[in-house]
Amino acid sequence: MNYLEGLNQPQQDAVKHSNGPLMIIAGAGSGKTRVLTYRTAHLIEKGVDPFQILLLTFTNKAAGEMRQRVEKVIGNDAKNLWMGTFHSVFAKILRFDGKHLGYTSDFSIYDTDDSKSLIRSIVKERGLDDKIYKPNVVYNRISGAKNRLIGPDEYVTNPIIAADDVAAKLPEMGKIYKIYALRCFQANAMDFDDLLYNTNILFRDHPAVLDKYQRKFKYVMVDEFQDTNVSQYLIVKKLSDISQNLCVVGDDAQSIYAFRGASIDNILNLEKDYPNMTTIKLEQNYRSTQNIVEAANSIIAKNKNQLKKTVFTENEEGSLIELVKASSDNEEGRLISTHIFESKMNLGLRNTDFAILYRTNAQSRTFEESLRKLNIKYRIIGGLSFYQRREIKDLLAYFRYTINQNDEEAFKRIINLPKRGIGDTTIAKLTITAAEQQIPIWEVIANIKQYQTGRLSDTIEGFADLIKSFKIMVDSKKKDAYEVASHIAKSSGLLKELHEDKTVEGLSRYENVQELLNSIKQFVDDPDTGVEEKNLNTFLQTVSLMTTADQDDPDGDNDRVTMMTIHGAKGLEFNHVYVVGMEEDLFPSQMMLQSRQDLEEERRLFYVAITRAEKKLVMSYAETRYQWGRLKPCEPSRFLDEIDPKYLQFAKNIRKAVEDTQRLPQGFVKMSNREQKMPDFGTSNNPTPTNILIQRPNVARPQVVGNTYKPSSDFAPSDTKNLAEGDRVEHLKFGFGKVKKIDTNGTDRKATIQFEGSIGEKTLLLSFAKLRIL
DNA sequence: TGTGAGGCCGTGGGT
DNA sequence: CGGCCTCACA
Repeated sequence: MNYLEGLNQPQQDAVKHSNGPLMIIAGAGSGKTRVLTYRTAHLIEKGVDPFQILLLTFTNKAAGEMRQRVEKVIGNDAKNLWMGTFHSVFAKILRFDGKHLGYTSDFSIYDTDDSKSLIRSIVKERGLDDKIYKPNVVYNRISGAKNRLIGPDEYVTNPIIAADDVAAKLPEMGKIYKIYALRCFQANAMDFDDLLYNTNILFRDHPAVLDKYQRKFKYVMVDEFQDTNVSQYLIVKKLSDISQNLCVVGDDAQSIYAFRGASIDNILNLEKDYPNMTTIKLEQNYRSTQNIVEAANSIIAKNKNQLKKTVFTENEEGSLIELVKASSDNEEGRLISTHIFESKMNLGLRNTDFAILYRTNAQSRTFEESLRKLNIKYRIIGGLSFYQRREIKDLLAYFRYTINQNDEEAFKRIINLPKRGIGDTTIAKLTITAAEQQIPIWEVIANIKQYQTGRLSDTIEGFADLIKSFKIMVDSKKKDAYEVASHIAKSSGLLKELHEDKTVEGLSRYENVQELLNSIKQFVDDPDTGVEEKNLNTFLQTVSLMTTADQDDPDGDNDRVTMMTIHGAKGLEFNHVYVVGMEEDLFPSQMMLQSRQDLEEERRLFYVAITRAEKKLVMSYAETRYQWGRLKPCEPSRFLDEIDPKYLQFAKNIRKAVEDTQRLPQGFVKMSNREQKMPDFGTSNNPTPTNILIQRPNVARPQVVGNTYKPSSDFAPSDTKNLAEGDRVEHLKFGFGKVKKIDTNGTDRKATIQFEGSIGEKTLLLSFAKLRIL
């Protein structure tokens, strides 16, 4: 039990507690993952069979990290733990027992895009206006209902919901929900919410099944419990009903996902459901300086809806929180980038020590530009994940359709891809025939000659034969997942089509598909994924629930400043943290306040942002900001007033001083105007940096070539007339380079550019290239 | 079938 | 403004 050493008393209590309900309230930076890991190890050491322990997380990443850490402590036994995300664990259970609800074990999983696409079809088919019945809105309402365990039948009969829908001017919602649920069922598909909803239904209607799992899982643990929704909570509650060995870990102060259905009441009211519950509070913060911890406390203290706790630290006092005022969003970018540059110089830090956190993704642009100008490498977390990319979804749709021909969304994606001349009209005809004959569309396609003759029937037969041949390949089990997948990628024509596309986008699409195939190879070769049979079906099952990109940078250079939304930063920590855009209506977000009237969740979000910082916290705001083309005046965020001013100071280390004191929030001091001296470079302590400021000539606004890519203020299709061999250029993604060769080929004009660094040579079609001539 | 002009919309995000 | 989508037109 040597791992108990180095744990503080509450941490030890939590690790040693093994029977009965337990709630661990873990403040930011209090070592909650450690406690969870050791508690698991402790249970196993006391003789609990790893097969009887269920450990639930929210993200694949968290699950992966947890598994690694548990493995380190207890070794091979960790493989036998049931550990994973809510969705993956219950998808597994539904593959075993979904037959009780009418699903086969190879049901498809619809991701958000599939769901919205299905909703769009339904709205159109019913002749409704998709400007009113926006797929996004409809999806969120259906999702909200499922998360509260309201099925379609209850939804249509509940007068309160009906009234609410009428008030929202969406009277047809109930009908859409009903059809949506039916279509998913007919497609043998579940959306993300169904994985939880159906598990609840399964446990409710089939007591024998519930009993089986209640006996199996003697110990249930939930990480990030503050983010569970009602549906998830009811599952864990049912599972631990007999054993009562439910252990949840969370921090109500970091509950920031109410907008997508998480219920903070789950953690606030847990004691009502479990009167015998032990509550342990982890209040010592090991991450941040005193100033940061106390400033964070002073913010969260304003919230009424919370559990009482006092987070403290024994770390050094640290420096004050710096406040940067900028005159515009562009200047904010420059000031922050300069601050990073100078901190790097003065403190000898690496790029990875810094993070810029913002409220909305749209704010990243000015920081990108200013960091690039200082030659500081950055990476942006967020945006489209790997598995959401078109080309990846296309290939996965082929896999899905090969395995499940009822998968309507997969069918829609691939029927005319690559182009076969099967358009909307043909699909409509097929659908009508299928409805008339009361058979699935696949039956019509597979036997098309019985129903239809003519030119198109040959094409359709060709498609059907293609799928049939894939199916035979999968069913024969002679080839592994990688061989089948490469075969499908090739014979479907997808790979060929991408290979012929020589634009930058085309190249990267081709590379992405190759990367997907590589990951399938890895899946096949990896001996310990815990998957028994490595076929296409099992790969698809794992991959359907993998949605985050988490890929390292392709060029292997991982020393980068991290930029992301505050939501994305939960669970991470950085030496220096910049919380930018501290303006009223932006943070706290105006929409959040209008639609949810929930200032407290915004405040918790601010708490999360502050507590990411280990040593230094800098906040900035701009007095004006470009928004949708207009320059908008901004007020400093009310959150700045809420921090005790004794923790704040104006930034000293930035070269451009702030002058105006007029609109300073109360209690702020005016900062001095002194110019920061640049360090003396070239001494032994301070070697000349290679990446010092780049002087850039003024460039005339580039000519617009077509509107495929509209020009932004700085990057645009280059002036194809003026670009010449030998020119120095800057590319939005690849950075700086030199034009080696220019080819004109019909209307296409291509430039081969040698880029600096490890990027190498790229040939770009100039009408798509995001280039600037230097 | 592909292109380009014009319209619309704009929060947060894992599964 | 910028990204995405649609629709008209070649």
